Amino acid sequence: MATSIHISLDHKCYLREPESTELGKKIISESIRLINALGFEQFTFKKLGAEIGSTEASIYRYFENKHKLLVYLVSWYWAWVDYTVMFQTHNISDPRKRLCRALEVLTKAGQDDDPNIAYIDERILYRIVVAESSKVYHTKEVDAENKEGYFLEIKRLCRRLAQMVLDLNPAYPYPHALISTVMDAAHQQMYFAKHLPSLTDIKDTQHPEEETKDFLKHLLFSTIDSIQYKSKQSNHG
Amino acid sequence: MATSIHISLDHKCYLREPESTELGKKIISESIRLINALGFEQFTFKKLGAEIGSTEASIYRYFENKHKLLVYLVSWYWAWVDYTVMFQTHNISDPRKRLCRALEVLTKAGQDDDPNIAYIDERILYRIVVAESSKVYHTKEVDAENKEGYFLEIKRLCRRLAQMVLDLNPAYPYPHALISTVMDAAHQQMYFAKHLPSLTDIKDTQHPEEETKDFLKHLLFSTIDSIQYKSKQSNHG
DNA sequence: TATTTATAATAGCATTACTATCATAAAAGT
DNA sequence: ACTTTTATGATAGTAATGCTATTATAAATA
Repeated sequence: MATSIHISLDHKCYLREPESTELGKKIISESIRLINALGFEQFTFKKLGAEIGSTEASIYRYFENKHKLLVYLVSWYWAWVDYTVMFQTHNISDPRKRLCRALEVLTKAGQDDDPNIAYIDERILYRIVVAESSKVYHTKEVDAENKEGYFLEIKRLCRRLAQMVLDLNPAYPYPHALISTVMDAAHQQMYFAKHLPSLTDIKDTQHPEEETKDFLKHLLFSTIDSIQYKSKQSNHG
Repeated sequence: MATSIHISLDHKCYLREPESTELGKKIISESIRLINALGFEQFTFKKLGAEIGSTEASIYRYFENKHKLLVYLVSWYWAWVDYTVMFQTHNISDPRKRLCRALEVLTKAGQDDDPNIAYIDERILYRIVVAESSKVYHTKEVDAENKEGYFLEIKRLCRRLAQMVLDLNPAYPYPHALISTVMDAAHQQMYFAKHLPSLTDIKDTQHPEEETKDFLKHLLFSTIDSIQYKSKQSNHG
């Protein structure tokens, strides 16, 4: 991850490409800081404008509204995680080790201390994704936005990881469901550890990501392994 | 569930108890319909007032804002599921069968066709919870609201189910994390089946709850069973 | 040099998210 | 029967939000 890479999105949730101008990059970098500080509900384009010494109207030329900006940030995050997973796993031939490595990337995405893109702080972005990302698809516009391709990045990562599950056990019948559950839980458990500790066993001390990884690693491999190859039925129930 | 029961909350997210008056009950029943129809973002107290032939100001006497109304609805839902789980499992002595039954209640909560409370449509409420419930704790006020007891109902259910996990295998180290993951996934997978099918293997045809139940049953029991009693370490890694 | 493009500055407007006041009808207390 | 409280409705008002439109100007490009 030392050399400069470029993360590009598969869709256009923006009006003008933020990467192409100074103001656009400032919008991205400061919105990450401001959404993290205020929470998405309290965040407005007016406040963002004030923060970057620009105006509401100027920001509206880049994004139709704050929801589409959040779609951009979350999509960028998933594209970045997908790239990192691909990079970190492509030369691991053992399917079990490969999936294990991928899970490590997923759970440690908030620990990244080697930023690629000068104007994107991945560690703060990670916190936004943990706290706010479910809001990008929990809206009445989800079907229309899905058609526009707004969720292609997370789908691509899900497909990649589901394939890793099948590489390990081609008989497992729910690879996408299992992966989306794990992807979600990786964030959810970190959030619970911090804010709703009764809903988890992960402690918000020292290395919660490590504990979350252990929890999910066991869950993931137990689930995959307990389906017999060439048998689609489990022995439970 | 035939005889009339009463679901009461462990906290006060309301200003005036909605159950105590006609207007209060209308606020609850119509808000369920309206949030389902418009989505939470487009839902306002003004629109609700118009719908029930009352005014914004009158509704504000019951709830400080629409967020607290959502907290009420979601808390009511979890209290109701908790009651149903308790009722449906309390005379099952086999821990495996008991947990299995509990999981069935969790995944079939949207199928309930025997409403207890005249003014609450549990089937529509279920759809609201699936689509909007994550918004109740993904806010900047989560810690303050947690202190006020706003999440006691979901915590109680999580504790109850986690205990069932331990009854089955006292050596399993992450019972709460496992249960909160499954509770979340039960809703998430149903939502994905309908709106983001690439993120799941559950098909939105005929009986998606049944498929979700099968997926989660296998995941849950594989995970619990693969920890050896008196051994805290898994053999994966 | 002409022209396009990007931004800033300002204004404006409908809606949202409330709060406050007052009148009135119903319910409860004495 | 009579006060008094309580619940609702009606109306008004305010600050903030979520935009859109217009114009001026500076910078980049043709």
